[in-house]
Amino acid sequence: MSKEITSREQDYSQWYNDIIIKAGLADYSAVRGCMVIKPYGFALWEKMRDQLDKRFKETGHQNAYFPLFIPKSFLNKEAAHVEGFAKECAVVTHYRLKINPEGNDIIVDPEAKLEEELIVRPTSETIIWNTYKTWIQSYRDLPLLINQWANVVRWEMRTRLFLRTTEFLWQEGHTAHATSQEAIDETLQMLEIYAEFAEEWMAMPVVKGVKSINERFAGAVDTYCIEALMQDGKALQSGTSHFLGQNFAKAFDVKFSDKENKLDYVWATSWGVSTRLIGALVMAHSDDDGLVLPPKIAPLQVVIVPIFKGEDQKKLVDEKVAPIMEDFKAIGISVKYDDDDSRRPGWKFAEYEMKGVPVRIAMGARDIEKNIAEVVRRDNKKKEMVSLDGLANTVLVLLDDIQKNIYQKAKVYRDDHITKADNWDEFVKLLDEKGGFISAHWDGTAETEEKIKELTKATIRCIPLNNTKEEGKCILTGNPSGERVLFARAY
RNA sequence: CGGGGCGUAGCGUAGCCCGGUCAUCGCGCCACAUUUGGGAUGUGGAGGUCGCAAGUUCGAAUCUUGCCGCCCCGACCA
Repeated sequence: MSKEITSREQDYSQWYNDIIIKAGLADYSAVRGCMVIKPYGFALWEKMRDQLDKRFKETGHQNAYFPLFIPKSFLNKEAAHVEGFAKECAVVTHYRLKINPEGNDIIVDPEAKLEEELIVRPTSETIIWNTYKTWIQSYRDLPLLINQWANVVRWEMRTRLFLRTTEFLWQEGHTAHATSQEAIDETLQMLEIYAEFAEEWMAMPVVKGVKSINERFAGAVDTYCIEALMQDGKALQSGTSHFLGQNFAKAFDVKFSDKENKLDYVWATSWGVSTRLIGALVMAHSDDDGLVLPPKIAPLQVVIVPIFKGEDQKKLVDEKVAPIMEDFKAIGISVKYDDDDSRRPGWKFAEYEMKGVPVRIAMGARDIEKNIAEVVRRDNKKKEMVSLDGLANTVLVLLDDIQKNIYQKAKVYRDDHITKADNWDEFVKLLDEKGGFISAHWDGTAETEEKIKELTKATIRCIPLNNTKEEGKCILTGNPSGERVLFARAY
């Protein structure tokens, strides 16, 4: 990669970090690779979590919770799984500290060594399947549809706020089914739920697809994913749904008797999204003035800023705003009246823009006289003077429009950045100069994929679902190919 | 673990090459006053082991060595 691209990357990283910190979403912590999610960032996560959780329950899933620690031996049971995760595990070896007899500090008590080390879960397949073994005997116990909201730890070499932290929050669904088809249907259903959430709630268009073998989840038969495009032209895997076949059932010996009294291993799925979605949101919509949040998941949708000189005017605005606030709340809009007199209006305008609050309303004595207010939308900064009569309903329509507009803008960008490449030179040029997804032919081999990654840092993001079949030649080897796949540089 | 950059007040920084009233400036913070329609202004004030340790020197933020930490790029990865 050229110097120019590297420095562009650095600028983009800087921009990304600044927004997260200035908007008050998160901060670096004292622990390397870990971050503190601040109240505003967590409120955003809660909004996302609640909506996803609602959809999981609507589709028959239940929440449960499994242990943080996994006995080392569990991880060893599924060969591909252990290979995928072994190199990034935090391991608990002792259970006690003591005062150092040779000083005042505290040391690990060598007497307190665990007989079997415990792994801090990097994902919960193993401990869950160990448990499912005792829960499942009959086809009557199936399907088993469980989700858990949890934290996991993956000891990555390099971290990035929200996108890759040592510890992160996520949800992981783990289901067991009587038939292969039922498990595949579940896998695709959950992928659909993720895609719908990304597009309708996060206003972030995604490509649904299936991963190539190289990018497949450790232990899965097939990994499906949603891939989003960030404003710097890099792709971000935003959610995954895995069809696990009978791999984990076999590894953990989970069998059931079917209606014909035949014994068989169950079929499994797992699926998850993480706080990475917040990183995706930041990179998908933000501008130089800060965050831009889609109204549907903004922790605060509307802020009202009073403008006044002296107590009398303040009181006038207070009185006018009070019933308006009630109107907003009555139709389900979250609203804050920021009458903090220690900050001036200009300061507040900038602050709420940084935080991505979708709509800002400014109201002063001279507006009240005319029965109007200044309404400013965050997505395109347009200001409008709006009648105070029916203000809540006007804003409700506006919020909906903002949601659509943010999505539309991201979609136009995304669609404009899916480009076909038909030969190697074109492919490399597009990667370096334009970025985004590149739709190209590939001969279907892991070696070719690996080679392309080595040469360009681009990986196959996915083979889109409902891909049109088309004869062509692999951009690297020239070997025949039956369809195009999506390449991109990715986070 | 490799390459690059950096560490000076809560945050961001100047000074370092060329050692000596150099600890600079901005933001923030506290007090008071005037202010309030796009991050206010004035006056006064508080705040520092110059990352840590050793060395060179009459004298070190500045030079040397070692260590620690952070950020960015790469390998790894959601």
